[in-house]
Parts: sequence; structure tokens; C-alpha cells
Amino acid sequence: MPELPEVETIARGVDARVRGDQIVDVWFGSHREPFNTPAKLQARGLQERRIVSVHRIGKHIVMELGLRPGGPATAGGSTKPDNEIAAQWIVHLGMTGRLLVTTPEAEVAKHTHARLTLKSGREIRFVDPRRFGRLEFRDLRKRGEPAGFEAKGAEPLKIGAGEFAKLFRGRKLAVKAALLNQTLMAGVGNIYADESLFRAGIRPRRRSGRLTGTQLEKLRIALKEILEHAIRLGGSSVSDYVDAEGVRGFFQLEHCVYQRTGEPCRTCGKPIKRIVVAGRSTHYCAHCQR
DNA sequence: AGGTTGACCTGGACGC
DNA sequence: TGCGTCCAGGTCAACC
Repeated sequence: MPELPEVETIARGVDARVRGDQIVDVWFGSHREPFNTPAKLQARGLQERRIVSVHRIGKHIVMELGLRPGGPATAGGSTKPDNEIAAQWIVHLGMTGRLLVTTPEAEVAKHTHARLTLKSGREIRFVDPRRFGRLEFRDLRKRGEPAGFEAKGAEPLKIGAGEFAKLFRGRKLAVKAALLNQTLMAGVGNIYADESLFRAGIRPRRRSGRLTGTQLEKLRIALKEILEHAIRLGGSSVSDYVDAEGVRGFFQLEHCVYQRTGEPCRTCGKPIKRIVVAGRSTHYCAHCQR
């Protein structure tokens, strides 16, 4: 469901509500292991952890976790709050996943798969009807364990012109398929791929390797501006997307092409077309995009 | 190796 | 009302 702006909005909201809190109880529903780490290991690993911070990497939400109190003593026996990162809980929302901060008394929604009770009295819940979401726990102190989580692809908000152009050079696949490929860039999904191609005036089926330097730079800027604008509006609420507090975003009101099939283009008035590219529903204006 | 397709799930919208 | 069909923002494994 959520792409970069929605995941960013959720991560910020969760961070603001749980940073510095501590996990005191963990519950996992009987969910046929859609988790990257078995539920039992996650529950054990999360127990008693202090939450250092929550942030976004690509479409993943990463919760940085500290050492357990009473664990291996820090040098000098300091009593300062320990902000050292010892473990991570990584949440991918898939298509319909939600990460909510509630109170334990709040009604438990259908398809709730995980609940973390916090010392402050708050509760973090992972809800995912379609079960495309993924949960992973990493103990960074365990030997042989992978390092901290990193996205395979580049960060669209930070990537420079040269690096961006290099992602498309020599490739035959449709530019839209390249935008969706998370190993090239992490965070772009169907909505923002369509919207950025419209803004850049490029047809979704154009072959990546045949775009000019000018077009690629236009695309990079369009994508960055659209993502930043969507973050300011709290993301796009299509169907049931809500942020950490259950609030909807507003960027869907500004979509130019996505899910506007047959409606007039906001620039030229011609009807928006729908085609399938890379197996995904794709919307564009045949007049404004070449 | 790069590129494409279908499978994974549930639920909502729509047509008959 | 009920049933069938289609569609959905993401990712993989399996194929060409």
C-alpha cells in the first residue's frame, strides 16, 4: 500500500510518539509466518528493549533498539540513557499494512498481527489484512548476524544527477519499470512513478536507455519534488491508508494521472489513459507525455 | 544477466 | 440479497 511519502509520514509519527519509550510486553498473532524472522524469535528479541528512534529507509520502517537494562554493563557503569543501537525491528507494510500507535484499550482491529505494549502505556500495533507485509528482527550484537539494515537501491530524495542517469543507461526496460525497481531506487511505487512521469512529460513505456540527459534530469527533479510535496501533505490516502495516529493524507487530491482514467488532464483537458506496464496499472496523458 | 510474468492474500466495488 | 468477476499502493520466485 504505502510508498515513500506514506512510509515517511508513518515513521515520523511513530517516532514522535514512542522515541525513548520501552517495550514491556510483546504479542504476535498466529499468522502463517509472513515474517522474515520467526515470530517467537522476534517476540523474545523485542522484549524489554528501549526504543532509540524510528525512521524510514526506502519503503521500510526501521526501529532502532537499545540494549536491555541489566544487560552487559556499559563502560564505567554510566547511568546516562544508552542511545547505542543494539538491535533493529524492520517493518515493511506491503500493500495494506498499517503501523499504529494506540492505547491497549483501543479496539483491536481484525488482522492485527503484532502488539507491542510500552512502558508509557502506549501500544504499537501492526495490522495487515492482505499479509503482504514483512516483519524482521535483527540482533546487531549477535555474531554472524547481518549488519544494520540498508536499502539495496538509491534514495530518491538524495540521489544526484549523475548517479540517477546511470541507473537508466543501457537498459531496455520501460522507464516506469525502472522507477519501480527497488534495487535501483528504493521507495518509488505505482502512484509516484505515474505522477513523476507525468510531471516530467515522459511516456511510461519509453525505454530507459533511450531517454536523453535532459529528460532524465527533468524526471529526477519531478520525482524529488513530488515526493517532498506528498510528504508535506501526509501522503496519499487511496483506500484505507492512515498514518500512525489513524489520520488520512491529502496528496490524493493532487494526483494528476493516477487513478484518473478517462478524466480530463489537468494541463490539456484530454482524457487520461490507462495501460499496463510491468504488470502494473499505469496512467498517463498521451498529449502531455511523449 | 536482464527482463517479464504470475503467485501470494483479503476485501471492496461493480454488474447481473 | 447474493454471487461472480475484477481490481488493488509490493515483492519474490520462476521463467524466457
